Amino acid sequence: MQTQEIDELAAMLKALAHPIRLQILCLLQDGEMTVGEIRETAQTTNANISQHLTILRNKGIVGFRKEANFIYNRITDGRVIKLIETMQNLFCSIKE
Amino acid sequence: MQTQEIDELAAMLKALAHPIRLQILCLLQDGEMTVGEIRETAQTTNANISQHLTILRNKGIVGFRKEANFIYNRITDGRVIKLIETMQNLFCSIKE
DNA sequence: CAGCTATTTAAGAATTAAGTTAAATTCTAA
DNA sequence: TTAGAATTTAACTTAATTCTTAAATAGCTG
Repeated sequence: MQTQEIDELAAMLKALAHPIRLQILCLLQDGEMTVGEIRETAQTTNANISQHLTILRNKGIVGFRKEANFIYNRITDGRVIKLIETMQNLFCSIKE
Repeated sequence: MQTQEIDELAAMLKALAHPIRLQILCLLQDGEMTVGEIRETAQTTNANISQHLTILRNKGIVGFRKEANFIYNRITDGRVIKLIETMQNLFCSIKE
């Protein structure tokens, strides 16, 4: 791995390395979800979820579409989906 | 993934999510290395490397053995080796 | 023992991250 | 156009990270 790749990968890992953001990504594995839906499972405020989503969006990991006054979020980087699947296989006893 | 697993995984990712620590782990993929050898490739001080190694050791990712006044470090968690290989395959053009 | 090398520890300053609260947007629908 | 819901933004506070420097430890070697 080259220095630049290491820097980029470390920056991406930093975006995943927070319980709420990791949970968001696990939820989005199966498809898109609104901020409110995410907030129901994560134990925090809408504003907090929104801020974490902003971090994931700025890294190009999550994208979104507007419909009515809902915003549907999804994982846009397929490599991140594969990475999360790998982590589940390696580190989790119950996969689903 | 359960909440506890997510917390643990996020904590582990946080340990990887730093350029110097990620580089250390890439170097240790191929075997053990002393602090000084690591410092030669990473652009920082011995003390800084040592502090980053402490973080990786406290997470159970890296272990070490003493020989003379050298300390040889190695990756002790095989799952972490697999995770790094996966990341290299997914995110790096040149694998080695 | 004395000096040297490798590594760790400690302490401090600077930066960055995180959560909370309130206000601001944006869109819908009456 | 007014009220309400969903989401974002801003401001602030607190906590955690990171790097630097210097001192301390541990072990070899003469």
